[in-house]
Amino acid sequence: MTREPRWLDEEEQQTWLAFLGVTRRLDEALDRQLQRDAGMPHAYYMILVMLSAAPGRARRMTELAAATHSSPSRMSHAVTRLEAAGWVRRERCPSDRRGSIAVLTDAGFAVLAAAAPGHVEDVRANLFDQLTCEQVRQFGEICRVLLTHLDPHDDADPATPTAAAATR
Amino acid sequence: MTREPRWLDEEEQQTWLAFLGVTRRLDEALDRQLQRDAGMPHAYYMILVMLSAAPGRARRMTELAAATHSSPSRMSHAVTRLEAAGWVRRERCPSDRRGSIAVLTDAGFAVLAAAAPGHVEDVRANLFDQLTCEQVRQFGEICRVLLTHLDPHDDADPATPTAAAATR
DNA sequence: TCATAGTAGATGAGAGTTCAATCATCGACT
DNA sequence: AGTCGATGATTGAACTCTCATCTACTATGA
Repeated sequence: MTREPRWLDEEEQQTWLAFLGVTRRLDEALDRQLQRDAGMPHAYYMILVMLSAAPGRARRMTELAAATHSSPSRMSHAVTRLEAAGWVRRERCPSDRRGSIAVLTDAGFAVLAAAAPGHVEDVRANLFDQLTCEQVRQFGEICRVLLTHLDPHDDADPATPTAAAATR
Repeated sequence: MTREPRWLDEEEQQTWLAFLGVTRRLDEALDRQLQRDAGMPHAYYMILVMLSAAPGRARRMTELAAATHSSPSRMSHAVTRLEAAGWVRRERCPSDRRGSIAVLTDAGFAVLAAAAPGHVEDVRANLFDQLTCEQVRQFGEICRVLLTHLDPHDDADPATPTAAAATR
């Protein structure tokens, strides 16, 4: 019943700590940049990105939550905040009166357009520019393998509008 | 001055999104497991880990903040919470009266020992077990390269007590 | 038509993080 | 000793996230 756990060996531990360090620092860097240049955290920026890529720059709350992998509650709070900032507007859904639709405003699009170049630059500088072509390829493959296991339902289909234009 | 940003190409975008997906889901999984089994988030668990690996199971607040890469403020709030739970105790520093020392209590060590096996199992199941040996090696190398750039001061020296025993 | 189960979304409380003060002490210099 | 800038740590407010709860509506089925 209580058998000896498969502890990490020295090298695995080091890799694990390095990974934790990378993700934390990267998150911090992105949050700082976006907070400074766009006045919002990375998670909110991603909401605007997803909206900007959607037809009519509008999406149902549930869809939006799925696209950014956040809970309905979180999405609701987030959109409330984005609405207060004037970057998103809520509309009632005509086909299902329970539903509500988040629409990206012109102001929201503008703040996105203003912040995007700096954001991409940050992603490049901290990630892609540091790796060789071969490493970028390996890294992509590894992330896809891990994601498939962590979330079997997420197809990561490049054809979906959600996957497109994430950092554009 | 305002030159065209180096947008991510299709494959880079996909890799970037996959990476974001992996880190988010992994964080979620670890937080959920530790919240359930130990009643604390992953960040707090790491504080106990760092304390348990330190001589005398005790460390200065500033050191602790550096070891877990968190701000002094965050560490102070966290230790306040851990102290209320009875897992950590504060002592005044004899050599510098401004300082304060966090000490892991027996109860803290016990909760750590109880949660560790499940935690390691989670890390293995979601990360190492999903990759080939070759991929684990590549992944480790990539993380080290990125970490070196993101935080040049962090030596990631395996000999430091902080790096040892992170998941033990 | 009515009951009922399920779905979409909002809300409020509680926990964790950030940021900008604040306080006490140290170290160095006059 | 007395001043002054730097350092160690804490605090409170504002913000974000989670979780449980709640309301409104849809869909199904007698």
